[in-house]
Amino acid sequence: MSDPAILSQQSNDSSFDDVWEEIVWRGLVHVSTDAAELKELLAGPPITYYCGFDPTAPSLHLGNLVQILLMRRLQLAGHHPLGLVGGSTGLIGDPRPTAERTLTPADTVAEWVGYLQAQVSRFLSAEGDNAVTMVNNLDWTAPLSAIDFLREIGKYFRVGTMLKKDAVSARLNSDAGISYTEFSYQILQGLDYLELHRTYNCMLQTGGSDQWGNLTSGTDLVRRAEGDTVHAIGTPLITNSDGTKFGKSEGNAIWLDPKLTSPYAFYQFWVNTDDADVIFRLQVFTFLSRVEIERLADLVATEPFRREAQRTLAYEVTSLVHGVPATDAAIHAAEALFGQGDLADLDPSTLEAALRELPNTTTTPNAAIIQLLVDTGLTTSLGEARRAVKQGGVYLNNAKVTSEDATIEGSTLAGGVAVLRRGKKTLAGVFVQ
RNA sequence: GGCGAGUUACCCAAGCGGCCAAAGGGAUCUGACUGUAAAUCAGACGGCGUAGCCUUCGUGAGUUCGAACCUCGCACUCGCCA
Repeated sequence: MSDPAILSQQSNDSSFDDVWEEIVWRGLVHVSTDAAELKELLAGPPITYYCGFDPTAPSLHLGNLVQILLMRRLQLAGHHPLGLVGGSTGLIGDPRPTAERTLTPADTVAEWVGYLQAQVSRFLSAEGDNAVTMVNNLDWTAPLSAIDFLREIGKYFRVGTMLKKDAVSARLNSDAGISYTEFSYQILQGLDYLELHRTYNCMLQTGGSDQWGNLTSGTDLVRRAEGDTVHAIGTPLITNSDGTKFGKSEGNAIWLDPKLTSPYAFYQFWVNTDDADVIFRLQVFTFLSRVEIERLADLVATEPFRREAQRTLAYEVTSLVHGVPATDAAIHAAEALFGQGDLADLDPSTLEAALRELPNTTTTPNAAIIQLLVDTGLTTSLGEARRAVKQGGVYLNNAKVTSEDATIEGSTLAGGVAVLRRGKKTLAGVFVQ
């Protein structure tokens, strides 16, 4: 849950003239409305800004964390954040460039709204004059009738403009097409901005650059409906230098919810960051100062094998999301399991604690190793497990498993445990009963 | 509503009666080399008790000794026309 100690330690880097300069340096601004005006606005008296999160899953993921940290940096600069969770927009779904979404049941969306609200509010201060305010767009869209919607909002939208939005045109040009439901999404999001502008005098919306079309729907609507100029910032889509998608491990998203991605797995994800990406990750995902990040950049250049930047990054982000105790546990587990020493020399209780951090299973003394690979989730089928053994990619307590018929009998360590490994770094724990 | 095109494994995409568990690419996994990195090279990549068997090519029926490939119905998608 919320860790006030961590929030209170965060600050913006005072070596920058203003917060705008800092977020630009951190690479958080990919597109925006008038930059000069925004810089001035953000350097001036507190404004109210918002960022929305749609409940498309039971948890936020690393992509969303970029948004949350931008919100937090603006809050640290004195501005007032509105954390919006899309109880209504989540029922519709924003158009993805590839294909139509499957509608999520309404009660599921409502459940997810609760989870996301809790997650977002953890990262933003609830103290002081600019404490975060959580809002849900279902509150103002649910009472709106279809007729009112069309008369009061729809009139401001030109279909030609709507068709030109990237997300929409991509879909129209694909063979998936687009439903009227998803086509209408940008109106709903624009409506949010208008509502928040009217209620809170909200002047800025932030979001991913893939949402740029939706962000400008909002600024356009506010201009047309109220005659006011409001702003938007689009953050870059974070990518890996090798072209693969950021925020995925073995094809799975990295979630902020520890039940979906364990703190250990979360920490490992960051430790494995490519040299070519690690400095940019530090800029985006940590509150370390420019000076400190530049120091780490030097270390990557001169002593890359020490992985100092990766370790720092992993510590910073994991403690931010999961707290210091869980991070320490993840680090201790990693040190024990990736250490140079013999596993048999480890203190049994340290080893057991480490294995508890991993995917693990409890089994009988003569269990087959291929079955354990499946039970621990290291492989998804017995066939894949056999293949992995055949390819020489399975290790039991750091010793290569050579036979597909091998069992763990006689191979357990003190305390009746065993460390199962697939490949170089995918580990699981086995507890023998 | 009419006409035309399409629906293949995680994604893209070949196949157009037997040689198809299905080419190729991407993603992913493993090995070598390493720094729990990248790049490179090699192998794997539906399931299973793996020289064999089982379940797949939108879906349901059919033709055939035999169908992802042919016929008919249905669903969905795209385009043009109304």
